[in-house]
Amino acid sequence: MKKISIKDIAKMAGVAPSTVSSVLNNKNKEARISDALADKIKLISKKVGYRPNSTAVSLRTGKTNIIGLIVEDISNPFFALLAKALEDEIKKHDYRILYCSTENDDINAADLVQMLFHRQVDGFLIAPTAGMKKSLIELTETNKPLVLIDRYYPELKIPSVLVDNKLGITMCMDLFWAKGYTKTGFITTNVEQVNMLEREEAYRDSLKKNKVAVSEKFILKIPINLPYAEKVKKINLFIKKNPVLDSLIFSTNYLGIAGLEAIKLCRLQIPQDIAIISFDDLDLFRLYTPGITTISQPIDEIAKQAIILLFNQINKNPQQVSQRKPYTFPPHLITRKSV
Amino acid sequence: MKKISIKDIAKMAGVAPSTVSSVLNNKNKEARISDALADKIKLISKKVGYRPNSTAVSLRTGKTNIIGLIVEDISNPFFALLAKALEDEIKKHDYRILYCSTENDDINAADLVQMLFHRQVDGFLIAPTAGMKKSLIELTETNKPLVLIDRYYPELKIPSVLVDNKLGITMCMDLFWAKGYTKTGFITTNVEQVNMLEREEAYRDSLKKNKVAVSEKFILKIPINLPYAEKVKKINLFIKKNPVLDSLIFSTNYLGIAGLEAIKLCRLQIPQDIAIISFDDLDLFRLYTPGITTISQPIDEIAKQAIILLFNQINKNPQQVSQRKPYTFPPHLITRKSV
DNA sequence: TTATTTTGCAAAATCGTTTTTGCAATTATT
DNA sequence: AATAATTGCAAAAACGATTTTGCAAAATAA
Repeated sequence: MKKISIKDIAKMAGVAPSTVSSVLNNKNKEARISDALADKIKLISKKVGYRPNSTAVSLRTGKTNIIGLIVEDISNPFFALLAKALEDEIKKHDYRILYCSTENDDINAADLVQMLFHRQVDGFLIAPTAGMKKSLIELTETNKPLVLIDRYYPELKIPSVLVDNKLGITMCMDLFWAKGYTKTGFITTNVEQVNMLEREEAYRDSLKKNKVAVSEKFILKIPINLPYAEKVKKINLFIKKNPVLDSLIFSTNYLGIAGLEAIKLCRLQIPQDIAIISFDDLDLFRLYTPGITTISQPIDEIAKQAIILLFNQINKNPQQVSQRKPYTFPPHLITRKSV
Repeated sequence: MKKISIKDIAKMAGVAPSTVSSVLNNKNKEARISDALADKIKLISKKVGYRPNSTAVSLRTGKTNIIGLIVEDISNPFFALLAKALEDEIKKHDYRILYCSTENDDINAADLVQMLFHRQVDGFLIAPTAGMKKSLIELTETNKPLVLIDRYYPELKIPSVLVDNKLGITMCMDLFWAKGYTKTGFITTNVEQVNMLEREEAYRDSLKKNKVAVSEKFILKIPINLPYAEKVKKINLFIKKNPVLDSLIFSTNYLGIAGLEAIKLCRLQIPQDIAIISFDDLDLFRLYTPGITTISQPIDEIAKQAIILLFNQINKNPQQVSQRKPYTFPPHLITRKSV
């Protein structure tokens, strides 16, 4: 792992650096390098373990083989799993991931886009915050490959991949209706992200479809950056204030976790006193007693599709009618004992 | 976010690129640029939103402001939390993380080191696999800043930061002894990583200290890359084969999770039929019924110290007697109802 | 045999910065 | 007043690769 440059190889082989470059980039034909010389150069470079300086290559070619990944928080199990799935897929293209967490801060997010752009990443995978519109528009104007994941902007024509959020919540509600639950509370975050809005919309739609008036007090919106203990407290209070509720939907995993804790504090029995379903499947939900019914996102499929769309752009594949609607994948309803 | 170079700025200001560079890098004094001109240049560059091309800067300066992070698997909650903590710390230095997972594969790990090195990362944070010794030695010879996390190599003098693994298991055993448990099984992985070996060693030491012969059949070593379901099966079998056991220690989080599932399958009651403690604290362990007693790692402290050690090297701080022994932090025994 | 094309590679330009060197014009010194 | 030192900036070199251009020598064509 010494610092050995193309000039060193050239000197060893008694040729010019350009010759070495052509050979190592398999351009012997175009550059008309004789096979004998090419073999000699390849041998030498292999023997001394030459690896080109990536920053130099990047400067010259404009390519870094790095994808910028911007998520909300890598320590959230959903994003951690997604990041891993993306890493696995991207590895196949010999790309790497430079990752950053937005912490749900729009300013922070915009900065990260700037930073990654000037670091010449070859593409972006972004789970955008609610206020990233301007930043994303700027980014699209640069023609950098970009795919949104987990969330999208309906008004922007950016390839996006996510779970079918409405379907997920509809499945929850249908299950509740089928089991005879009629008073379902909905616990979500206060952010204006489309995925969260769609989940809420599906909740409202289901009520309407079943001719039940939507009661705003059955919807709890929790500020996203509230400390965990505060979230638990809010949910606890919400449950106590609405003893009429027979069931709850938690619109995301950490709310589900906080919800379990809150329900424990209230000394309520699941599902006898209250039935629950949470978005996102976790070990916790599977192993909890009783097992928690969940809406599981097809993370691997989302990752695969996102990478396909990204590399379609990177390789300038005939932009197959870049569809305006996001690519959605149906979630899985995993029924356990909590309903 | 246009591609605007230092030459463009120079042209706009009617000066040479070198002048712009000096000003923007706050070297006006050394370069003897007049304040008036400096202000003019700063104004222009701010107005057009100039940001230097990072690859060019990196090529010229040899610095990338990127740290390579190599962990086993970013989707493991422990590593996800650690990565987040590291990211938060590193951000303060205006550095970024290029991350990679080894999947516990030595070849893969060695490749990643190579790759990151040639990408000119300014330093490494590595949770090494068992077979990375050669790779690490090569890396130290390049004098690249390097800090090991979570694991270390006793025979290599590389700054390392991790939890006090022996203390963790000793705390488990002491709790068991105090509560009258005398037949404790130990469930661990088959990898030769020092952290795992130390955990096992502490288990054995505790038995010896209490004049109890170590029974090899009370120790279960599970191949690390076995699918989850297989792990559950192995643990299940182990428990059935050893009905005499009154308690179990799981040496890492995913074994603890699999363990809970196995115990459920056996229809054993915790702690009546069997008491358990797991390494690493998770939401699952806290919220499980009964709550699972755990050894919680001080992840934030580990991250903070690792970054301190890393930047001591990067900034060439007087290598304060680079101690041979790793920096260890005591874990916390979180007692719940499972014992 | 001479003109033309092809071969095989070297030399030079380039990517966008930072850093070193150079060089007038001004100021200070004797 | 002549010389030396300082000021203020421009010009050039360098980082390590890729890509374009150039140019003899060999091969082919006329």
